Order: sequence, then structure tokens, then C-alpha cells
Amino acid sequence: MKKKLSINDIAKSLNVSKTTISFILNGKAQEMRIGEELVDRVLKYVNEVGFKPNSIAQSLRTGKSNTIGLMVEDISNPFFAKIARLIEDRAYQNGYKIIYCSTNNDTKKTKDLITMFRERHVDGYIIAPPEGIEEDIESLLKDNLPVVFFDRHLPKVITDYVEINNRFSTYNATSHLIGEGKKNIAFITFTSPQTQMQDRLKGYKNAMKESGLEPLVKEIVFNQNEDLIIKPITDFLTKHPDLDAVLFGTDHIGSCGLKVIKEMGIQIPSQLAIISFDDYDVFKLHSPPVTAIAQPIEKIAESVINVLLNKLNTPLLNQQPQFITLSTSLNIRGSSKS
Amino acid sequence: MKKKLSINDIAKSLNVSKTTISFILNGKAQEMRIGEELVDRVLKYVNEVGFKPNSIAQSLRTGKSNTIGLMVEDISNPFFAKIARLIEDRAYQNGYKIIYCSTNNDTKKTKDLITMFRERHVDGYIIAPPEGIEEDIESLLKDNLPVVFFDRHLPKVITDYVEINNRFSTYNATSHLIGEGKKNIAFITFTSPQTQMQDRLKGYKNAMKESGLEPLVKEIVFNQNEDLIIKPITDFLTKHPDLDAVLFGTDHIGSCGLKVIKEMGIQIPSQLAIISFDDYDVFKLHSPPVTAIAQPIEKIAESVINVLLNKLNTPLLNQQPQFITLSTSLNIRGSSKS
DNA sequence: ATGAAAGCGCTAACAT
DNA sequence: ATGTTAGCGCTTTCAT
Repeated sequence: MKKKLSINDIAKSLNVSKTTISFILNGKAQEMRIGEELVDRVLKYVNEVGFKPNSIAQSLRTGKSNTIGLMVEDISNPFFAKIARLIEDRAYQNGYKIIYCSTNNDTKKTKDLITMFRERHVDGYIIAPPEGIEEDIESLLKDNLPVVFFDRHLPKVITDYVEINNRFSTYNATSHLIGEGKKNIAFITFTSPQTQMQDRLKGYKNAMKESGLEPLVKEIVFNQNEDLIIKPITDFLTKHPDLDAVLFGTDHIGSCGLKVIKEMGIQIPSQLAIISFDDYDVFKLHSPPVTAIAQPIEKIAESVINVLLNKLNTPLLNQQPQFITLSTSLNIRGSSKS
Repeated sequence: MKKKLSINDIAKSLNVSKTTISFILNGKAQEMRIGEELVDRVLKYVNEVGFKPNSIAQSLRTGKSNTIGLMVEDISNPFFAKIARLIEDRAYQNGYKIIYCSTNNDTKKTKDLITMFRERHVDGYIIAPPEGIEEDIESLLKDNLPVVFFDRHLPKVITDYVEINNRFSTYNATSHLIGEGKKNIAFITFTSPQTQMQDRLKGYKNAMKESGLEPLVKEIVFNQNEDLIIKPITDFLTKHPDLDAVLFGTDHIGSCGLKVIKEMGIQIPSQLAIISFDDYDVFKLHSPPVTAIAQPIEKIAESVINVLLNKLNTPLLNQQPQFITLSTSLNIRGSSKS
């Protein structure tokens, strides 16, 4: 087994000081006026023996870890999985690694995870924040650690975020249903104080009120166990046979809703028109295909990582935080036509 | 801004040697026969001021990073996303962090990523390996770094792996179609030398041959761009109007196949019976619901992390590698009945 | 232009 | 039972 090389080994083999090696490796040869010939010789040798500086030692010395902490709600949710994938790609391209984790929307778990990330000295944080972690974030910001929120933000915390226009999205979707002649339109969503969910709720209510219709909201407690989502939806639909349309607040609720509707034998769209937030294969392939609010996933990921890299690269400039709001598109399909 | 505390600060404040602190913090107080009263005092103070040892320094010193490298094919694929989620949970429970990345089945990218993981001194590797990285893995193993494969393995590399019984799964699914009276059964899959895909192919062929039927295989080049999967499927189905059943090799091909079938207006199952590998909402909710081969995702994740933690905890015992093969279930639904 | 040396924070062998 | 000290591998200041 070959021993791992250190910068000292290189220095000895080449009869050069390790300082010089370090400078050359870090591109400071010019600055330090190191002979071009030496630079070549070192680079050639380093390459030959495949020496890589020990990044842990580098981290200890410089205080940078070249790591970004990514906290999503649930990595197995397609929305977050896709975002994570795109962020990962761009981060690696820029020499950053990603450490990720799922918060499960659990405040305590999230606090623990922030502590762990902190111990690991991650250079920057990308977070889809659950409620109740304001202090922890403030503490990060106080120590000059860059934090970018996405999907939602914490109203009391001033830091960069990337979101979509939730309020308009549900307003628009609801209006579409109203335009199709629907009157008894329910909104089924998760119970959540988070900004994105609150905004979706507001958009729905606004559209209903503007048209003089009575809002009917069913809130479901967030749970990993699908049965605990399906049950309340079933109860709700059973209790309100007079509904002519339903707007689902998230993709997860949407697909659970479809299961219930299938189970109950309700016809879409003749008996019930349907729209879901988020747009995935399950909606596109459904019969009839389901009208859905599509988030611009690539743009979200792109914006998030750009904002963070930007902050990482210019740490001294205490720039104004950026608040980015992106647009969704309403993909109208068979499930919402009358 | 409060300065980060170090073990030295603690030692000074308490008028105790930092060795003692270190021993106490690492649970070696008993072993070192340190006074119980002192232990309490130290623990209390450490807790009070919120001191956490710098894990980077720990890593540098001990050579352990408490990090597991997880390399999946594509984190935005639900199969891998769910596995990742479960592995993440168990890893965090055991004090390990996960650094993950998507290989995209790209040999070169994977080699680079292994190098990166290595530089980061990850303690163990969980990999869904693409072909062509045999040497890199051998090199890891030579240096005593634990590697666990899942979803597939590399025949030339002897290390632990967790898989499903692919051959039987497709054999069984094909047999089911044959039992339903189908004769012209095609298998649409990705072109891949990987063991899981080869085994799926073999299972299909075996079933066909045993029944004296002619296998018809359409191989599609793996691509991120969905259009490049849909196009060849469309061409294939157009060219073979006499087919009465199709078995799809993966969930991704399966959902693309459904799109094609929908587009072409083919009736399931009257004109064409369908079975897909992997079982997700998109298949369950389809009309008619799609017969699917379900992988035991929880068991896979559980086995993988158990095998790895086991190796991590008993590094000296150069145990026999474990080869775990789990069973799938064939969930028969409307799409495959005659 | 190059080298010596300090030190990032921690662990553990060794000394007492 | 507790303290002293030598590094882990690297960067960077300061001296030459």
C-alpha cells in the first residue's frame, strides 16, 4: 500500500522548500516571483506522482471547507430531488461539495442539523426553512456565514431568498376554474405557517372572494405516512359531495388526492375538476391529464446557486440581500375543463 | 461576534490540562481513571458554554472524517432519491454525514468524483457503480477503504453488494404475460453492460425461450433528455404493430413508454399489455393501473447502511464480503390482464 | 526568489 | 490521575 504523499515529501524529493511548493500549487508563483522553470518542474512532478493536497489540513488552516450545506424538506420529494441535482452539478463545477440532509420540516431536527453543519464548517447554507429556526439563522448571519433560502422564507429574517410567486399561482389557477364555470371550489393543503403555503392559501382565497364565492379550505397535517393524508381527503370529499372543483396545494397532496378520487370512483372533470400545484409525470400521464402549476425548477436552482456563489466569492462586500421571485406556468389540461 | 472556543480555552478556564478535557469528551474518563467530580465539572462547563470540538481538527488528527460518500446514478430519480433519504437518516443517527453525488452513469465523471471523495477522506463509499471504474474501486479496497455497491455490482471486483433478484423479476413478469396468453412480448430497456440491466434482459429472454417464443429487445441509449427516449420507443412501437405486450426495463423507460402509448392512442391492455420495472405513483394512478415490479426500497437501504456501518465499526476484521440479494414483488394490475 | 517556522485544534503516547 | 508535548498537513508571515 502506497503511503499518501504530503507536501513535505514533494518538497524533499524536489529539494525545494514546501513554502515554494505551496505557493506554486496555489497559483501564487507569479506574485511571489518564482522562476518559471521551477514552477514547471514542480507542476510536472506533482502531476506525475499524483499528489493532491490534503483538503482537511487545508480546511483546518484556512477555515474554509469548500462545502455547501443543503437542507431540503425531503430529498425523496421530486421537487427537492431535482433542485438538489441541479445545485449539486453547479456546485461541483465550482469546486464545492454538497452535504445535504432532509429537515422533514421538523424544527428540532433542523436545529440539530444546522449545528452539525456548523461543526463541519460548511462555507454556505442553502435552506428550505421550516418555521422556528429564526434564531439559529440569525446566529449564522451574525457570524457572516452566507445563507440562501429557497421555496419559502422566514419573514423575520433578512437574508437572500429565491421563491416563486405562490399567491399569483393559486389565484390564477382558481380564476381558471371559476372561468370554467366552477362555483364550489375547495383548496386542499397542508397545515403550515410557511410563507409559500400561506401565500398559496391567500391566492386561492383572494380569487374566490373577488368572484363572490365562498372559500372552502381543508388543511391536512404534514406527515410522511401517506395513509394519514389519504384518510382526511377521503373524509373531506365524502362530506362535501357538492364540490365541483378542487385545487391541491402541493404535488404530494395532489397525487394522494388522485388516489382518493380513483378509489371513490369520482369522474374527472365531469363530476370534479382538478388542479394541482407542481407538475410531474403522474399528472401528465393521468387520464384525463391533470392541469398543474409548474415551477421553473431549473431557474430556481440556477438562481439559488448563483446567489450563493456570488456571496461566497465576494465575502467582504456586505451586499444587499437579493429577493428573487420567479413565475410559474399554469399547464391547462383535461382535468379542469368543463 | 463571539470567538469560537477551542479545547485550549476550556482547559484554561477550568485550570485543567487539555488532555484531560479531551479524554473526558471522548468518553475515556473511566479508562483513564479521571475523578468523577472533575468529569462532571468539565461536562457541565462544556455544555454551558456550548463548546463543540472542531471536527476538522479531529479529522486531521485521527484520519477519520465521519463522512460517507454516496454515489447514485441520478438523485432526481425516485428510486435513488428514496434510497438516499433512508440512508441519510440512518447515517445521521450513527454520527455520519453523507456527501452525495450523481454519477449520471458517466465513467469519467465517476472517477473524478471518487478522487474528490478520496481527497475529502470519506470513511466509506456507497456506490451504484457504472462500468469502467474497476481499477478505481480496487485502489480504494487496497487502501482498506470500505466500499458497498448497490443496485448492481462489478463482476470483476470483490466487495460487498446489495441487489435485487433482477433475473427472476423479469422472468416472473414475462411469465405472467405469457400466462395471460401474450405471444409477441417485447422488452424495452437501456443499452447497458451493468449487471442489473443484463440480468433483467436474461430473465426476459429465458422466460421467452422456455415458452418457445421469440424474444424482441429494443435497447435505448441512456440519456437525460427525455425526447431521446421517447423517439426510439415511438419508432419501435410503430415498426412492430403486432406486439401484444411490452415489458419496460426501468421506471424511467416505463413512464416514457406510457407517454408514447398515450400519444399513439394505443389501448391498454386490449391492444397492448404493459408491465414496468419499479413501482411508483405514476403507475399506480394510471388508467388502467400498471402492473409493476416493486423493489424493496427500505430493505435495500437498510441492508446497504448496515453492511457499511458494520465494516466501519470493525475495520480490523477483514471479514468476508457480503453479497445480499433481495426479492421484488410483482404487483399485478389492470395493464397486464387480458 | 526562497526558506524557516509558527500555528490552525485536536489526540494520544509518554512522562510524572 | 493528570500534564507535557509531538505531531496530523497545510498556509503564510517574516526573514534572508
